[in-house]
Amino acid sequence: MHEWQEEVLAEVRAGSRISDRDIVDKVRRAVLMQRLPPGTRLPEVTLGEVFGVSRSVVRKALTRLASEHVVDQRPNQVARVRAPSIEETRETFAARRLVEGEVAALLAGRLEAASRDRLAAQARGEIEAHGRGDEPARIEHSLAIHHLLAEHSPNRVLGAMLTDLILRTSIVIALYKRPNLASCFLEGDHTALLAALERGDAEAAREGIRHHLESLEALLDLSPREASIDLMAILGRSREQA
Amino acid sequence: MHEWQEEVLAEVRAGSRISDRDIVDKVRRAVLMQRLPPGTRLPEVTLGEVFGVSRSVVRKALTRLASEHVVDQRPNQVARVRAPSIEETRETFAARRLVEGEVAALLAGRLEAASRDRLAAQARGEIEAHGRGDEPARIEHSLAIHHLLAEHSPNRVLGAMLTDLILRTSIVIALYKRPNLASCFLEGDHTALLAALERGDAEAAREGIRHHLESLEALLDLSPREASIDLMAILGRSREQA
DNA sequence: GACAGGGTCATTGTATACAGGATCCTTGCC
DNA sequence: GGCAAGGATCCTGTATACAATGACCCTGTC
Repeated sequence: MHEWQEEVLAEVRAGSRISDRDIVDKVRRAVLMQRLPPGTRLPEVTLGEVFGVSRSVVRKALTRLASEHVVDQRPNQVARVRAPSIEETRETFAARRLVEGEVAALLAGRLEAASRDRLAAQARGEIEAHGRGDEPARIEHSLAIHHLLAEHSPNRVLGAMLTDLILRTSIVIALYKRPNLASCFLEGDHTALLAALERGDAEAAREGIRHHLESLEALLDLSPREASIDLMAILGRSREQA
Repeated sequence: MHEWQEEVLAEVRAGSRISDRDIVDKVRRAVLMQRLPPGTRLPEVTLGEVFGVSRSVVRKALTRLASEHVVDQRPNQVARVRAPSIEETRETFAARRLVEGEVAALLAGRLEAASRDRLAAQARGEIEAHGRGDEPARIEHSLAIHHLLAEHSPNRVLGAMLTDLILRTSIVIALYKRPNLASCFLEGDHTALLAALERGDAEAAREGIRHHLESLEALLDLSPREASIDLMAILGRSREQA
């Protein structure tokens, strides 16, 4: 995790105060961006040095990351970046289809003008970013759309659950994306979904979500493999470099 | 929280080793049993004395309880037992209907003989406990049934989400139960559900869950009140006694 | 009597020290 | 060469000390 460590050090020197929340955000983001591959060891002292805080703060951050399923924290063992199995990936997608479908159905016809405009803007942004081949920007826009859905969910409990599921699916998408695939862009899905929401068609919105997430899952390589991931998670020192 | 404190002290002296997990379990249970009413202050030192450990352990436990939505932990403020609002209660029930309904549907026709027998035994136990007026035992059996569903969910992700939702609904049931109501027993619901699971009727199982949870919610007193709960949560020292 | 100001106390935030456990490497044996 | 036992090292678990923030109370004023 050395390169990442250096980058963070630079950022940290710039901004001054660091709290556990900052650490959670930075690590989560790093995992999402695959700067910290699955299995990476995250010793408390090392993280503390990176962020310039002591173990107390790091511990709290790691506990929170564990409850977000980003990190694996086992008694008396070094925390590691989690590597969800193929099975768990499928289950996460299924759960997200259920929850996000319901959220979309609840949201149909209830969108305020301001929210609708922000959604539309993100959808346009995604298309543009895809057009100019800017994949990171496209991902940002795509995530923003789904996060907006979660945020505006009339049912806040479901909304919070959706936020968690969006994070988890993003991680496994990064993990299992077919290497030759440049992008997970599904042309028109988001636009169609927004249209359904706008005209208040709850079932179309639910189906739109279901279809979108099924297509996304189909883009992944979830064929059973030599259990390399699992072995790596168990014996895995090969991936890290500290 | 003094009486509870003394009881725990006794238990703790008996058993020897106490870890953060034990604290989480004991506090969770105390909240569920309404030994610790909503709004109760939970200072770290006090809890530490009760369990005979230092603040480090208590802090970890409180963080976990906060992520389980049992406790409210805000920066620089004493952790308090959470008091979910009426709105959140409704949303929690809706979320649970969605998730548990899906779990039941997935489980229909897939129950192993052993699991089915354990479920049936708990259902019988619930009816018996209700018959002899033993409400705590009845609750235990009822909870056990739903926890078994969560545990055996073919989709583990949904199963974990369901576990969380069962806890949260149990808390709000205890909170909002009509005072004159002796029991939240719904005769036949569990038996009918098990029958649907057994004969592999996924939609009947889903509907069984939906109906069961709607009836349960209807037993609660969720009429809007003088915001007493909210005020209590905000200004509330009246409830605690440490 | 209500309200603003300031001081005190209670409680959390953070860092650090020490103890215990896990891992890793080395050594000695087969 | 492979493998088990032992020790060194790394890392986490826990307790404690100090800093800092927020809550509470008391006082003085209008």
